[in-house]
Amino acid sequence: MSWTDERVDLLKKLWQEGLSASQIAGELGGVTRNAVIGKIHRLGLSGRGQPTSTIKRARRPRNSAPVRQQRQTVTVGATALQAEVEVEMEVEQETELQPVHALVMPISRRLTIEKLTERTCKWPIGDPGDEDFHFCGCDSLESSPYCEYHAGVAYQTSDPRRRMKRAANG
DNA sequence: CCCTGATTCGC
DNA sequence: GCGAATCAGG
Repeated sequence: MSWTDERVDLLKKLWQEGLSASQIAGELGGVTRNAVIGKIHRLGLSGRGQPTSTIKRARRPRNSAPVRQQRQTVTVGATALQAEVEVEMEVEQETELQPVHALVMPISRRLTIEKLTERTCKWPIGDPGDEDFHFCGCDSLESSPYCEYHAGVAYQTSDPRRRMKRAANG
């Protein structure tokens, strides 16, 4: 695939919408997230408004010394003195927990295209193009684009409520 | 381990 | 210009 005008346009759009590179890559198809990121940079679109969060990495030449896998195991001395106490307590206020019981998934996450990866349920909800259109977004099964619930819906019955009832009754 | 973007550089 | 490999971080 090449960067046609249309694809670049879509790339820009999705990037501006805040989608991740991998998501955009998936949306475009035929490209990897690296390709997307590379293009983003070439277009000078990096940054995306996001403040300096993960920048500041130290660049180091890797051409001279390929060092494929820096597995040199540099055993320095006095490792015991490296008491790097990094206790970070994070009190989870627990805002809106969703139990998500097995097979019971009436409420979908409000995922548009964000966070949709190969491991998130891509069950479409609503009409495409509609403002309410989104995806389930729950954890998908292995080798399946859908979560447990929607996988069942997709491959068996056409009425989700039957399965829900079934699950509820045992 | 999952993911994110950033950078380098051979092609 | 392109993007895989790599890097740095959450």
